[in-house]
Amino acid sequence: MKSSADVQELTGAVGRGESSTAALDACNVRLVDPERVASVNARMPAEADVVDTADVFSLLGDPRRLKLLVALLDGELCVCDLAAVTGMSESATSHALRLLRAHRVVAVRRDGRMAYYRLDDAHVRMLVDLAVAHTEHTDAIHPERHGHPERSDA
Amino acid sequence: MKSSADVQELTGAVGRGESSTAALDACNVRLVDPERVASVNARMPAEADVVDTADVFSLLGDPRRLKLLVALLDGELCVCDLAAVTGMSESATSHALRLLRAHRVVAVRRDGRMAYYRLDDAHVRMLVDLAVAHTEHTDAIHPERHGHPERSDA
DNA sequence: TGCACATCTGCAGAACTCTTCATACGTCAA
DNA sequence: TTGACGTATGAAGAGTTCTGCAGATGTGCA
Repeated sequence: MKSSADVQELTGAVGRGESSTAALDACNVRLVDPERVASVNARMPAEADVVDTADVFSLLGDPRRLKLLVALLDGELCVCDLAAVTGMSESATSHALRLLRAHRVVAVRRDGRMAYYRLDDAHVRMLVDLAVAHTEHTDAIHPERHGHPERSDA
Repeated sequence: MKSSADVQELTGAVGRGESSTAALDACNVRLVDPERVASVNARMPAEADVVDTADVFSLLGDPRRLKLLVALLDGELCVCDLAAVTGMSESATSHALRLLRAHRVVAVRRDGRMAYYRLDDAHVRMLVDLAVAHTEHTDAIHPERHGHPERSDA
């Protein structure tokens, strides 16, 4: 996720509608289906929004962070319990939570020296919920998959 | 996404239900709320599934790939048109598509020397659709956000 | 057959991410 | 006040990812 800092420079040029088709016509790239390209471009969200969205997905793209978020689906937990659930060190847990906090995906409640984290982003909650549901659904269809990562990957 | 190759070693130890609470009790980590931890652990998908899910999110976590997928929401496009839409070089586009293809997120149809790609994963399509919808929804509420990345990040 | 074209791939450099170690901070109990 | 504890942070190193370049592959046309 290098994106956060780059948003500004990317944002300026490509607005939602204006300049999108014009820029393409002027470009030296040959197009096979210019009409489709233009219509796709019209539908394409602004660069900054794509980057923001990718940021969110990227946050969910780490197994540890994802476990953290799954753990938080049911309610708040303190750092050490989160570390126990995910199997991470407390330092790594804290770093991960810091990132999630920076993106307002989780929020903290402090009680004495404890810090209780909770999921604080409805969209992310929905995505995690969906993902877990999809996992269970897939398991129901392909229960043999457990422990048999069949991906070829290349 | 280093995860794919690591699945096997991670999978062996942590099954879905069995051994999850037992392992925790034996662990030297102190728990604040062992009951919650146990129940969260019971609900936690198997490690391999978490990794698979994170892989998918990770695929969506790159702005370029995400644009590629948004472009494919409406139907198939050839590589050069995809490159034009996303503003990537054709080489980078091909690399990205290769990755997506390896994870069966997109599929190819070859016609002569052209390669037409299409979105081939219903779950991913839903996620991308949701993300775009959410983007537009957020835009409607916070139109001022354009070009003003307000994240503090730390 | 030979050339142009669309795409693919291996490689290497640059950039980024994640973890650990060490340490700092704020809170609580004695 | 002191020491223990839970958490937070900075720095550094290992590992991973992404891009462009150069060249390879396969197809179509003259």
